[in-house]
Amino acid sequence: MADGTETIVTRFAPSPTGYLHIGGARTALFNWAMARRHGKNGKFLLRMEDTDRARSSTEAEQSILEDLAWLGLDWDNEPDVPRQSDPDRLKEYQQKIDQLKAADRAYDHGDGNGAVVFKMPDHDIAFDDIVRGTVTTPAGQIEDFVIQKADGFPTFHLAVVVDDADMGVTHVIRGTDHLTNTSKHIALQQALDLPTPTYAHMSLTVNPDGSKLGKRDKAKAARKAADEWAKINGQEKLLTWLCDAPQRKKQDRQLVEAFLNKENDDVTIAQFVGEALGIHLPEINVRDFRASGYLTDTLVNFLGLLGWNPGGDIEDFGPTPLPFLADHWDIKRLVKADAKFDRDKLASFNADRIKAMPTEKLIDAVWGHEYIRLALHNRFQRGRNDPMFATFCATYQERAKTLNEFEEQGRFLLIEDEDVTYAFDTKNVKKVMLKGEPNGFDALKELKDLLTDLPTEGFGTKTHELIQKLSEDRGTNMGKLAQPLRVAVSGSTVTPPIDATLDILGKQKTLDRIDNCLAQQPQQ
RNA sequence: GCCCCCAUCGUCUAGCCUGGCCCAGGACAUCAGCUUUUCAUGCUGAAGACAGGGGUUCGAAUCCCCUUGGGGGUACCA
Repeated sequence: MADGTETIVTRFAPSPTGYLHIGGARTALFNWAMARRHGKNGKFLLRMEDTDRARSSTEAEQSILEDLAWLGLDWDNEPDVPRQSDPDRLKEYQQKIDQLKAADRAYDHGDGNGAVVFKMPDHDIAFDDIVRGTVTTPAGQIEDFVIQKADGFPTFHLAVVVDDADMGVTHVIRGTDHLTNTSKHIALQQALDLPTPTYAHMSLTVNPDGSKLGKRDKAKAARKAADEWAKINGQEKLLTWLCDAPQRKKQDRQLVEAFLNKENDDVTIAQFVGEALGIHLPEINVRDFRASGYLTDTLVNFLGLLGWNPGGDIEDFGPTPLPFLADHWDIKRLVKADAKFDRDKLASFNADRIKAMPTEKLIDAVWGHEYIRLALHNRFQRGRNDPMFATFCATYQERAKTLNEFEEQGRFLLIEDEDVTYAFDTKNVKKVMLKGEPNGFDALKELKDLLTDLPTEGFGTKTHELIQKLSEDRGTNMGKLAQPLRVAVSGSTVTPPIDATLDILGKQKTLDRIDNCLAQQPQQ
């Protein structure tokens, strides 16, 4: 076994048919860790399994590479990641197929369409799996299988076996969905006289309901939201609301209808419906998690705990999760049972990491985050170094679970004054503004004059001090004044502390919003 | 249908290989209390699991068998 001198070669071999799936990211991570654990003696290789010509694309290839890099993984065959569709590779596969046929281990498919079938041997096939122990497949259990398709391309089985041997792969860590395939692959290796790597079939990652974690979930979530909307507002209005609302980008009505009728699971339509209905679609691809504002380190740490753990009660991989994983990696600690993907825990991990971030790093992360960049850059015109932006970041650092939540929770600080809407008909706002003697509007009117006299510099802090003093003098709760002010600037009763809030907003905007609010006072 | 795999709190898991230190530990979620001008944060506490049944043993979450439940495979996809 690993004595520190033995060479370890692992690989991650995605088929470039779409974005990097979160489960694929986990597979890549573990293979990476296995190699890095062995330092100079370990190699982690990448390979594109693009034998399915119809579904593969170079765009997908590129995006997978990008996402792996985003995760912080590095591979040792950069920049020449091999493709199975490479002509040289194809030649190599052809040679092996011919060899098999010559040895009477493969034969032409009965349909006479050019496909070639591998003849399974008549003996049992057994191998020692690191996770499962000895796995035995009795002779006759697995049928002969195709190794070359009618289009001349090899199937995945043939290509994998040849490539793993050529690349010198010593350890294959993959999901249990490949367990049966491994028996096929070993049969192929034996027929071709190629070495058999060490296999470790790890558990799968599934949805909370136990179903497969896939893109269908986005469609499911979108349809569920549509159903709920229809229940409240009427089924017949749904399509009109989705497709004919002027403020939204257009989407073909028939496509949407087909989608809602479960005729397809189109991700673009799902996204469209989700946006129109104001819901988050579940994240499935690494790209989704990035877009939602999850941190690289969060994902690495969380993925590293899905079906593996360093032992004991350790869950926090520390400030540098990747090196931690490489240091602590032990392939024998792979868990057998499937793991459900718990988004709440992931969010909590992300919140912890955001809280632990040094201010400068956080400011960069928020400022640069694609999804919210526009809103931020419009608002803080003095740029990334705007002191008010620093205050903004610090304020939401302990509130936001994702980078996106900086914008979601702090939206009222980013929008124009006239876009603030006042929810006077909701319980909390009604209570603050309309109930009591004096009521919130009276308090606001009084505050307005006092705030007008305050200096612009340090406005929020000064306001806070003023409210504090006033409340003390009157022996009242600070909320009596602070709450109406919250409503005036945000439209709701929930904001960060009043000093930070008003510091970010500034004196002028605060006064303007107070005016707007007063102007909208409902008639009793 | 056939083949294979898995099974500890709602969830991720530690413990299982090398039975006793486990009337089962941690984390997320939940609930309660404290902190608090709102919301959060923070702190403290509570509730919560060895799927069921048989063995083996002085002793089983840990070993064996059966049942049940869940998952994977059974493609000219990977």
